[in-house]
Amino acid sequence: MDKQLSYCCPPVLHGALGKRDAEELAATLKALADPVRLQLLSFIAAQPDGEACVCHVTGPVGLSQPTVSHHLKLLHQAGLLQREKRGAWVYYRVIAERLEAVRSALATRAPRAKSARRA
Amino acid sequence: MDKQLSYCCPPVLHGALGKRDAEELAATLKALADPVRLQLLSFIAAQPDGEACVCHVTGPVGLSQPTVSHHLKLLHQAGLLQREKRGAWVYYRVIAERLEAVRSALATRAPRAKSARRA
DNA sequence: CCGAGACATCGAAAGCTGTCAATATCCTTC
DNA sequence: GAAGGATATTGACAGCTTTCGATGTCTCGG
Repeated sequence: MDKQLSYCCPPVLHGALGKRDAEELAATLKALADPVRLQLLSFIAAQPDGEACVCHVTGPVGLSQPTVSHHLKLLHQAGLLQREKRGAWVYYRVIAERLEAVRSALATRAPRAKSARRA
Repeated sequence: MDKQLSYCCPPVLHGALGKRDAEELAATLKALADPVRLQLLSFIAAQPDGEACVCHVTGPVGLSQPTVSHHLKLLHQAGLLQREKRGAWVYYRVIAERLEAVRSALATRAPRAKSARRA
């Protein structure tokens, strides 16, 4: 399940995707494709320190602690959240490179002969 | 369900996402989060003309015609595929702007400077 | 060592999803 | 207009997801 952090799959629109690649990208997208998990991601990323512990996010999403824990686990397994235990608390942090990898995989073929605006 | 083509939601990582926005982005991501649908998208986009009819894609994905039709419908409803009927055939084409909108929504604290094309 | 708090796991219920065969609908051709 | 082919819809079924309450595990403070 854990491949390279900054790699996900070949871009979707640069040629027919193989079954294996499609499954892998779909797995990551599936982790993202839930409103609660999107809220969790954005909430964590919006914190001043870019991190949050479970007790901190349970309130905002309005779900039970086991349910939030479950969603965080899925995001962690998808490589989108970093998990760090500090004492009795567990802090989660968004792994930006992973999200960037997903974005790259969804990149549209260069629309025109424009300048690539990559840095 | 059908909002503007080139808009999807506020970016995930630019602040805590509202419930409504999260649900909307999740709905689009859910359409993408399936290996068969990713293959369909990439296959269609990889065609010389950038389009394909149903009979053309049924073989490559190896599923029954109704199943493929079902997936294409979901992608169409999510605004990711354009549907055009020509005679007895139906041609699908990837809506690149929509995919770009999803990418923007997943942007990591990216440089804004994009024009909001909303009225 | 004990109690309390934070988080994870388990087990179960309700709902959603992907798939197919059968069937309906629409278009072309004869 | 009848036949045949291309898509869409329907109905059904298996499997997965989301959610919760109950419970387990770990850590800190005393």
